[in-house]
Order: sequence, then C-alpha cells, then structure tokens
Amino acid sequence: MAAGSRASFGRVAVALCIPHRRRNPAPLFPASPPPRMDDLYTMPGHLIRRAQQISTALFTEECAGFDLTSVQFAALTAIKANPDVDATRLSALIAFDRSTIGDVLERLEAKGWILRSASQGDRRVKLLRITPAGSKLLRDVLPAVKRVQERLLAPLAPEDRVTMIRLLTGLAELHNEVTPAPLRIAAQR
Amino acid sequence: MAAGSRASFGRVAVALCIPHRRRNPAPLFPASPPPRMDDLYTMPGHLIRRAQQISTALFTEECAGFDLTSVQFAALTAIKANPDVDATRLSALIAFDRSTIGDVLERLEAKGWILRSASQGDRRVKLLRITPAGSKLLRDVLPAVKRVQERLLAPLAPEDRVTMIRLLTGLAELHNEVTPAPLRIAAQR
DNA sequence: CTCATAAAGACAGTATACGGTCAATCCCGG
DNA sequence: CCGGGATTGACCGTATACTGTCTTTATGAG
Repeated sequence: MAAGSRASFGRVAVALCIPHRRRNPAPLFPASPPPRMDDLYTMPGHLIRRAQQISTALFTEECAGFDLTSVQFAALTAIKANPDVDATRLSALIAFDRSTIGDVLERLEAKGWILRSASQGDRRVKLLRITPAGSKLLRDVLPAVKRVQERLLAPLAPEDRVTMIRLLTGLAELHNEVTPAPLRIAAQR
Repeated sequence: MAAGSRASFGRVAVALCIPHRRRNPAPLFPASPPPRMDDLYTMPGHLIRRAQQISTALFTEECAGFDLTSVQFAALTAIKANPDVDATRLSALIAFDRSTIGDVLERLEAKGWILRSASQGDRRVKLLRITPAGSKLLRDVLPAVKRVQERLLAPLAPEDRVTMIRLLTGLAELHNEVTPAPLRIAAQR
C-alpha cells in the first residue's frame, strides 16, 4: 500500500512538478495558445478535482464496512450536533445543495440512523434527529474518519499541513457566496 | 457579485477561522468524543469538498453559454493534445474513471466536438480526435477557463496562491496511487 | 380576512463518479 | 495453432451535485 502509493513519483513528477518558475511574476496562468497538458496539470480546478478524488478514495478505504459515505458522515454529524434541525437548515450547516440532501436523508433514514418527524408548528417541515444506532455508528466510525484526515495530509511536510488547512479554509470562506450552497453557521429562521 | 461574495465573512469566520492552536503540537485532529461542527469544518475532507464546489460554481458561471463542463474541457484539451488516443489512455491522462469517460465522450461526440473512429490495428479500440468545431470551441472558451483559475485563487494573498498550487500538486502526486483513477503521464501501450 | 409572496420538501432531468460485470478481441506461452 | 489471461469499451447500479418546477403551507400587507 504505502509502497505502492510511492511507486510512481518520478513518472508523474514529469508533469506535476513544482509550479514552473516564470520570468515575469505577473500572470499566474500563461498566454492564449492551445492549452497544453502541462497547463491543465497546474490548473487549480484540475488539482482540486484530484484532491477530491483522493479524499473520497481514502474515506472509502478507511470506512469500508460501515456502509457510509463522507457526505452521509457530515450530515449525521450535523444532525447529532443540531437536534431537530430541518433539511433546509441542515443543508446550510454543511454547505449541501438542498436538492441533494433529500436523497441523502432518505438513505440515512432507511439505514435507521436518523428519524424524520413532522413538525408541530409548521406542517411543511420535517425535523431531523439521530437515532441511538446512528450515534453508535458515528462513535464507531470516528477513528476511521480521523485516519482519513490524517492520511490526506500525511504526505505533506508538517508545516505544510497547517498551511493547507489555512489556505483551504480561506478559500472556502472567501468564496462562500459564489457556491450554490453557501455555508451558514447561524441557521436563522 | 463581488460585494455579495464578501458580505458574510464575519458570520462564516465564526467557525471557519484559522485552525485552532493546540497546546501539544502532536495530533492535528483531536480526541474521540462526539464530533462537533467545529471539527467538521476544519477537516481537510470537508474543505476539499467545498473547494470543489467553488471550482465548479466558478466554471459554470464563467463558461455559461458554452454548454461545456470542466470535465468536458479537460477531456477535449487532452484529446487535442493527444490525437488518436483511445478512451482508456485518455482516462489515465486526465485521471478520470474509466467507467465515467464513456458518457463524457458520448456527449462530446453528440455536440460534434470529437470523432470516435474504429482503430485499424485493434478492433476493440476507438480512436479519439478533436474536430474543427471542437478546436474552435476550445479556443473560444480558453479565456473564460483562465478567468476561472485566476478567480479561484484571487482571494488568497499572492504568495499563498503559489503555495496553494504547490501543496495541491504535492497532494495529487504523492497520493496518486490511492485513487481509483491514477494519473499516468506516459500512456504506455 | 384575503391575497400575493415566500418557504419547505418532493421530484424530474442532466452530469459526474465509482464499483462491478460482460462480450468481443488481442496476445502470449506452449 | 490454441487456449487462457488480459484489455477495451459498453452497461448496470448506486451516490452525489445542481437546475428548475410543483404542491403544500405560512405569513405578512392591506
């Protein structure tokens, strides 16, 4: 595993090496001619997609056997921390698309990890609550989830790990409003 | 737009602030008790998902009117740079899942941007080639795609932009083998 | 009180992702 | 030459994402 994941550094490094130094400090991304593969490989958009792939792969690997996705983990965690939220506010708490969360909740309910009950005050709303089974699952899977986070940053130098979190946090915060599902901490009603 | 995207820094910053300083430098991720929202918000996995959301949103916004996704852009770019690749090697060049790329190619073909022709030597293989319409599209959309990359990193400090690319590149390279679709530069036959 | 509006959740349609299977085909060792 | 193993692309099934629409229900203005 570890050996395998280190096998092809050299080959990949051919194109994925440290960002090219450019003479002028001005444009981070070069001119207009037909995009070359090298350009593609240094585009943040491409790199972020790769990071997401890696994140998902590690989660799947570490949490195999729990029948849980990272998305479901986030939802479950937020429901436990916010008993009786409704779907819309939950989606804001974890920056999910409102259209997507319905299916996620349905699967969580089908597995017996959450309950959806009609709200008394507002008949449009379904309140969400974690079940004992859901709590137990969350407890059991937590070590694996932590391993995912550690393994994700493990290949970076220790000081780079903190930097990575800082930069990603800044990115998410400063771009919060451009996403279709912006994060809202205080889910005001 | 710009004003809107800066409207809620304070609120979001409540939970998405600079990573907490911990007394011991040891564990980057804390102990075992029930995960709190704050933990979730600093998990690299969560932050990477947010970054992907942002990247997609910016691409959609900048490239609206081209009827093109970021995935399709990457495929088209790679096909242009590697005439007569087949689907399997293409997927390795841009780190796509082999199961996914079939549909992507079908859509590209339906829009008249690529051609799929049977290989003479190997009757299993379909060779891929960009059409003039595809080349024109790529030329036309390139400025928008560059704007996406610039806007993605724009909110970071200039020195942080380079760091971000360096760290993401390292992450992708060092974790290359854990993904289901590892990147292969030299698509050896 | 009533109507326009807004909000909640369901649902349909499109596009990735990824695991797994399958038929056709290739290729290498015997 | 031949058969088993590997490869290619097509599919199927599941899970996200996101846009847009629709029904039901709340709520606030007049």
